Amino acid sequence: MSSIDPQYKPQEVEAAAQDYWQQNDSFRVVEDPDREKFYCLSMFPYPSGHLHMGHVRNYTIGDAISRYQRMLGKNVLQPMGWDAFGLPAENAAMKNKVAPAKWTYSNIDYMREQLQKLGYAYDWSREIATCHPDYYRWEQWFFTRLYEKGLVYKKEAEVNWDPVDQTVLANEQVVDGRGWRSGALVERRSIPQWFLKITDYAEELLTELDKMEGWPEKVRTMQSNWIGRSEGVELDFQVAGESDAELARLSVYTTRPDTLLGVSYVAVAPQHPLAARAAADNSELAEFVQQQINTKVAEAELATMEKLGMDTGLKAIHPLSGEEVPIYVANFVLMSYGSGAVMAVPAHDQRDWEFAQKYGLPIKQVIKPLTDDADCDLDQAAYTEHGLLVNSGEFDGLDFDAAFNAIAQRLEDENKGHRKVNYRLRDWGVSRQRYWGAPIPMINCQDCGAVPVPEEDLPVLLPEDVDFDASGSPLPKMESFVNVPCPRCDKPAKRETDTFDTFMESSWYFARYACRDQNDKMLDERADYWLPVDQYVGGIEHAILHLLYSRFYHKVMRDEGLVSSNEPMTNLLTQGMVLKDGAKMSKSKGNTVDPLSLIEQYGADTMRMFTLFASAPDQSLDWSDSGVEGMFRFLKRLWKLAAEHQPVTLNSDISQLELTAEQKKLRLKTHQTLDKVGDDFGRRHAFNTAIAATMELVNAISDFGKASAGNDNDAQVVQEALETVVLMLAPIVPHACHVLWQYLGHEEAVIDARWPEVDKKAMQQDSMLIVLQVNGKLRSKVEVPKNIGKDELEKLALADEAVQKFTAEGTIRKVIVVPGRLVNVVVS
RNA sequence: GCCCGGAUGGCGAAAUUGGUAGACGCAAGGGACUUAAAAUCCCUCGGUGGAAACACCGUGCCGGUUCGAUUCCGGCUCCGGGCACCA
Repeated sequence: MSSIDPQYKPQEVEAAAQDYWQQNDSFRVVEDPDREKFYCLSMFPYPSGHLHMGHVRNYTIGDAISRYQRMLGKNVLQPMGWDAFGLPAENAAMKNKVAPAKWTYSNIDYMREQLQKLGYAYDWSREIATCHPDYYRWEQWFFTRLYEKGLVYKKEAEVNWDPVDQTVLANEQVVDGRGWRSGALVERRSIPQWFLKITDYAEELLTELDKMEGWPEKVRTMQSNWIGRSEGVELDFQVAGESDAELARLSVYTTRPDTLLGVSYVAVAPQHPLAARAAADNSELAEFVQQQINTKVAEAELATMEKLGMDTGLKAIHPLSGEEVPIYVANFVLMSYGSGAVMAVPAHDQRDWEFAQKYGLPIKQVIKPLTDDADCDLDQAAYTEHGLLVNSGEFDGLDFDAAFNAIAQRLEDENKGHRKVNYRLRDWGVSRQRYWGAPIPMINCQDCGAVPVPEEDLPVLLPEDVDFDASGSPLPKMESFVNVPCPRCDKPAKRETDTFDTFMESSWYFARYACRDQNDKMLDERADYWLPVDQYVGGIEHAILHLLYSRFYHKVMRDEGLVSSNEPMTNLLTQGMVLKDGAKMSKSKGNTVDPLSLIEQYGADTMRMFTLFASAPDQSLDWSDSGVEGMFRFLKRLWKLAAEHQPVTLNSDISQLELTAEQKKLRLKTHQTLDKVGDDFGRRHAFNTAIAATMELVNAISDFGKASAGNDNDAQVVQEALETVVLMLAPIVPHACHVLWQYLGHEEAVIDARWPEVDKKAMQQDSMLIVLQVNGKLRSKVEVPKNIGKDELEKLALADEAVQKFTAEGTIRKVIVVPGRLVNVVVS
């Protein structure tokens, strides 16, 4: 007789399961070309100090998918690591007087322990910390490769400058235009920085999106919009009376060349060279330009601020009409997009229209609607639809396409412009004026210019024993770090003191997990065994930047011969946020829940189950303490149900047994549930409904036990149902299932068990429920034989008493029969 | 401001391809067990009317398509994510 403590004690259960996994090295995985591989990856955490519920949710989803795929017999890799460079370590260093490295490594130790308590099936032998030189040395090496390839360049770019603390600020460190510590008004300052040419890959990054069916449509749409491909014309206005040839050619880009004859002014960004030229002898303009330059470097700020402009006094000569139009400086023109100048057509662009209204500039209609009844009142708003050209001389009467081509052709013939594909996507600036990051492996020599650090001198080690204060990165002050001989000419030179954007580390970690012990190269053939990632799981907030940079990096690694796939991740699951009382869980709101105290109270299994049950993975999740309580109750009930059942060996011919109607009903429920749960796990990742269905089955087992009169085969069908429940829950509550599986009589551990097969025979039914409607409203339900004919069904419906009540008064117009579902009688 | 989502009982949610709205769970109320409490078990549980049978209304708001709309289309409102130096 087998027995088990009828009381569910999660602490004992979880310790036993975790001991077993550790002793058997259950999650260690090796490459095996003979087995189908499955690489399941969750976004690695920033080691902030402790896990929050967002992590628990992310990693529970990933773990459930990994364990399910393993049950399908696949060779599953599920690694974990640390996105360990970043700003919070510097803030902690200032606050607590502890070096960022020390703080980070101790956080990692603590958080690793938390993850282990949650029972995630990670292969810890592959653990990565991006702040470790073994990791970032290859990133430095790769950067020098890209430099040689011409994918790296240096240019001036703006940063937020705190004039009091004398340091560069991140956008989040600028609050209401002021430095968060000093309170000083922040300035925009241009400094030389390194860029990666992601725009060289814009076209491929865009077109590949169409094929990425494993990614959510919304993420593909967001990336597509971010890349922002547009077709238009780049054309030049001449600046009247300007002698400097460079400045005299004012280049603009437009997607609406059909409106060219409607241009009534040209606007340039405050940073544009022409603005500086005009400001040189106009103090009022100089002040305006200076004012506009000093705002935070964030697009949202620029877009929401009041649209302001000022006439430069300069005139631009229209390339076709030869007319002179004023040149304005406008704060809404972005220097970083296109050429930093736009042509303005107030009649056909709403923003231009509003600007023209404000500054009394002419509004000249050159497009009329295709139909007369269309809404077009230029006194009220711009007319922005495509239409037919008017007031455009020889181009009058042309539609959008014809006008686009004719005007583009004319500009090309006269050498004043050309058709151009433009992208909203900008090159990736990777320089950060911060300490806690991977040093950029470049050396600046007065004679040789920027020289990459030679391979044999890599890695450029980040000094870890530093004092940190508010005055920014200590690197430029460290002479031993800065002063080096030039690798090319050996003369004294200066090392680059900027570090990499932390997105550099997170853009390739997925590949390094495959071969993190490889000390001779960045990646080896194991990367190609595991990549692409079969399932990536992480927050929706990474939909654009991290995921786009990773795709770019992967393609560059491919072109360097390091991997052979085109895309890094085949399937993507973007999990929703964790809320409490309707607000995002965050320290600042004070509504956080500590995972560790919940583990102590209920066990990891209860918490895992609740995070999966409370909502669908891609929806937001509202935390509820009493909901957690409910999951705990369910596990206790399941435990008791199993303990009260005396395990038997399952008859392999169970489908051949003579069963009572009740027994058949339980088998039907067992296999219906298995069928649904398999689909929920594998295709939909709908763990919430999978758990709900499993709960229904557990309720059915419980009801069966109460109703049973005691039959020889009772133990068989209950054994089958319980085994199915344990296997279905194993990916979600692995500890409890580990012990229950043993109790049910299995020698092999549930971690090595296979996903069970649905018994089609048990699913067979000879009748079905049909819904009867009148005018689309439910009036009755009937149980009918499975093979009933359409005509017969219709007859049955019309004869139904409840249906007749509603058809008697009117005339039957139509009867719609949906086989297997419903009959709808249309009456009027 | 721009791009992308979301909105369903008292609460979290489900309804997978246009076909039974509210599965599953929480909370609440009633009952059983108990000296009592906890735990457990049973019943009720969208709104209105009704003793009940049942009827009508109901998926953020306004309109449309359809035999039939939570689901599709058009127009809004509110909430959330991203906007390139938070990760």
